[in-house]
Amino acid sequence: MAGNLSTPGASVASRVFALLGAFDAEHRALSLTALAERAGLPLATAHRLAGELVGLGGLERRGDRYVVGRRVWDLGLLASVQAELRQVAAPFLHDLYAATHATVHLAERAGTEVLYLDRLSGRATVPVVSRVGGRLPLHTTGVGKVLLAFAPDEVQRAVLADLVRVTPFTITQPGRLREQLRRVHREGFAQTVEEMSPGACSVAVPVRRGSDGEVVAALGLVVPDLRRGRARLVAALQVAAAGIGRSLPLSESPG
Amino acid sequence: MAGNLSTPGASVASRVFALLGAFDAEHRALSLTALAERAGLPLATAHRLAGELVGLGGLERRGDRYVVGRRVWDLGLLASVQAELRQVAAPFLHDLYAATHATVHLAERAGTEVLYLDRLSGRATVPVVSRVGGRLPLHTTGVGKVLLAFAPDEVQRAVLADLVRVTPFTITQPGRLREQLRRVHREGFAQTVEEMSPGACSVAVPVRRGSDGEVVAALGLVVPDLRRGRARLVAALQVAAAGIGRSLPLSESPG
DNA sequence: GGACGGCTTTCCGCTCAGTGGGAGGATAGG
DNA sequence: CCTATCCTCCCACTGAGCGGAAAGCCGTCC
Repeated sequence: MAGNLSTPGASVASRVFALLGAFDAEHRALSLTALAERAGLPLATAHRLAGELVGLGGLERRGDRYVVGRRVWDLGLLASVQAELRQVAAPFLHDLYAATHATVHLAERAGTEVLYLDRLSGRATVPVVSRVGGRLPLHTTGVGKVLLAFAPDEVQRAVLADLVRVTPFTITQPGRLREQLRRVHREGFAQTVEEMSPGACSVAVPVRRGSDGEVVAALGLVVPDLRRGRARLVAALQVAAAGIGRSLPLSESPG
Repeated sequence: MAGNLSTPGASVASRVFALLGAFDAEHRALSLTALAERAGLPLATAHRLAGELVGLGGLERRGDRYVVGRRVWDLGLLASVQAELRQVAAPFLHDLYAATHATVHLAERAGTEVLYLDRLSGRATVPVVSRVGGRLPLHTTGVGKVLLAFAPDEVQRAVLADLVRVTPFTITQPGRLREQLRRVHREGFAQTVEEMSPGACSVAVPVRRGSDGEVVAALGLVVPDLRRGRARLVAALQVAAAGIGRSLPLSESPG
C-alpha cells in the first residue's frame, strides 16, 4: 500500500495501536511531533493517521495537542476485565471502605504483575502508589502475594527468580517469599509491611468464583499499621470477597 | 489497497473501529460471523483484521467468541474525560454516598445527551437505568437539566425542539422546560420527579471549574422521594461540587 | 526586519499491503 | 450419508496508504 515503507511488515492496525500506545499516564496529551516520535512513525504518517483517528473518535484534538478520544473510553468499558468483575464488586468495595476507611483495592493478575482494576480511597488515608489500570510487582503488594500464591507454577517460578527491591523491607529472598505464599494458602490472606512504600501496610484475600472456587481476583486494604485490628480487616475482606464471588457469573474460559 | 473493495473509500482505520464498534453493552461477546455482520465487513476481512487485533490486544478471544481486549480498557483510562474529572471527583462521590446513601451520578454533556462518567450506588436503593459510559436524554434527568441549563443556545434549541416522552411525567412542553431551566440558573439546582423512571426522583447541581467558573459537569443524586430532605441533599451536593471544582486543573480548552 | 529554528500541514508518485470471493475444514444435526 | 453453519485459509489483483520533500506558520533572537 505504500511505495516507501520505513518498517515493512507493519500493518495499518499496528500503526493505529502504536499511535494510541504513545499515550500513557505521564503523557496524556502529545503534540504531533511527540506523538510521531513515541509511536515510532514518520511525521507525515502520524499526521495523516492521527487526523483519521480524530475523525473516528479515537483521538481528540485540544489546541495543538492530541489526547485519547472518548470513543476509546466507551469501548474500554466493554472490555471483559471491567465488565463483569468491577461492576459486581463495586458495591462490596464501598461497603469495605465504609467499614474500614482504608484504601480498597481490587486487582487481578496480568502475567507477572498485579493489574489494579479498581481503587477506592478517601482523601485522608495513607498515600498509595497504585492507579486504576496500573501495574505493580506481585511480590511487593498484598493483592499481589495473594494472586501469586494461586498462580500457576511457571508464573511463581518466573517471579521468584527476579525479586526486585523496592523498599528496604521488600522481600527479595525466594525462600522467604515461598514460605509466605504457603501461609497464604493455609491462612487465607496475605499481608505486606512497608514492602512497597514506606509507611504503608496491606492485607489481602482471594476472590473465589462461587461456581468453581477458582481464584479470579484479589481484594486488599492499605493501612498505616497492621499491628492491631488485622483480624477485623481480614474478616471484613473475607465477607466482601465471598459476596463478590457469589455474585460472579461463571464466564466460560478460553477454548 | 485491494483489488476488490466492497466499500471503496473506507480506510483500514475505519474498519478497525467498525470492528470494535460492533460491541456494545448488550453485545459484549460476538462470534466471528456476528462480528462481521455488525461491523458491516466481509467475513474474510473481519477474520483477518480480528486476528490482527487479537495480536495487538485490541480484542481477545474466548473460545469461539471475541471480546474487547484489555488493551482498549487501558487506553480508555487515559481518555481526557475520565482522566481529570473522574479521578478528582471520586472521593467526593464517596462522601456524598456516605452522607446520603442515594445513588450518586457524575455526568457531562455529550452533544444533546447526558454522558454518565461515574455512578456510585449501593445494592438497596432505587433501581436506576444509568450506566457508566451510558447516555440518556438531557430533559429527563436531573444532571441533564443542569447541563442543559448551562449549554450553548443552539444545544438548548435542538433539545427543546424534540422532547421525547419517557414516562407519563416526562416534560414534553418546551415552555415548561424552559421555565425550569431558568429556575436552575436562579436556584442553582435542578430536579426531576419520575420523569425518567417511575418511582425515581433526582436532584443535581453544576460542577464549576474553580479557576473560571465554567460548568464542566453535573453532580446528582437519585432518591425515591424528594418531598422531604431536598434542602439537605442540595446542600450536600453543593459542598461536594464546590470541592470538585476547586480541585480541578484548568485544562486549556480547544484552540 | 529578516533570518533562524521548531513546529504543523500539504503534496504527490510509487508500490505492496490489504482485499474478499471462493475453496476447504470442522462440527452439529437430521 | 447428506445438509447446514460455522471458521479458516489461499491468492491474484490493485488503489489505499506511504513518507520524503517542500511549503506554511508561528515565535524568538540578533
